[in-house]
Amino acid sequence: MRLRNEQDLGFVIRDRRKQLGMDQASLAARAGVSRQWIIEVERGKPRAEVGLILRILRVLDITLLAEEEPVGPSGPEDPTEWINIDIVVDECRKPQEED
Amino acid sequence: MRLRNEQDLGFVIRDRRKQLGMDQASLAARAGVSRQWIIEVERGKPRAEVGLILRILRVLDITLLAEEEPVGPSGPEDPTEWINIDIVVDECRKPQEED
DNA sequence: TGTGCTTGTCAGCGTTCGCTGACATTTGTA
DNA sequence: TACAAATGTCAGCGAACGCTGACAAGCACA
Repeated sequence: MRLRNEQDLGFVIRDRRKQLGMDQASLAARAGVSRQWIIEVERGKPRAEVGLILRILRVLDITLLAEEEPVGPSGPEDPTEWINIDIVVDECRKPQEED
Repeated sequence: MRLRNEQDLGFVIRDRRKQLGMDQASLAARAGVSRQWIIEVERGKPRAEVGLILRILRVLDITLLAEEEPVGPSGPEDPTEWINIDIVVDECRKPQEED
């Protein structure tokens, strides 16, 4: 499922939890968080810690995938306004890691 | 790419940012966060707000997918210890939504 | 060499986090 | 009906958040 916002995330977590037959308390205990936190996250809390979110997803055996959409002129937001072509070219020039 | 922890997330963000030829400042401005925050997240900050993370991913045109692994006896962690079969059965019984 | 850009680091500040503990509500069951 | 379990709500607390602003290190280029 595609996660566009915090509500989607909360729905997936709640749905999966029920699918596995767990209640909030046992999920909280297993992930090392409070039940209160589970409640808020399932509701789509926007300021939840990403680390705890990842922990929950691991407990629920949910794999998170990041799909980088192809760079091109047909993006969802017009990139021509903010892409710096000089830096892009510069990045493509060097074949090895720079970090 | 598979996101297992906050470091993976930070790497994806940094990598994608460079791929698009953006510097930290412009990415921060575009996502409405501070450059300081970008620095910390790219480093794998575990307690970053999930809402801001999602905002960054949208700006970078990265799609987040949640893959629910099949429920079964061959999970990464043995579910027999914590799955309540009664609740699972109960969930499967009712065909419609209960939320 | 000097200039400009990018990145990283530091301290201070107001806000909000996540946890605890208790209680109310809802639901299923004896 | 009564009881238990699951869920939701509230207040209080210490800790960490994310932001601002400034400065230093690194790098590329003229």
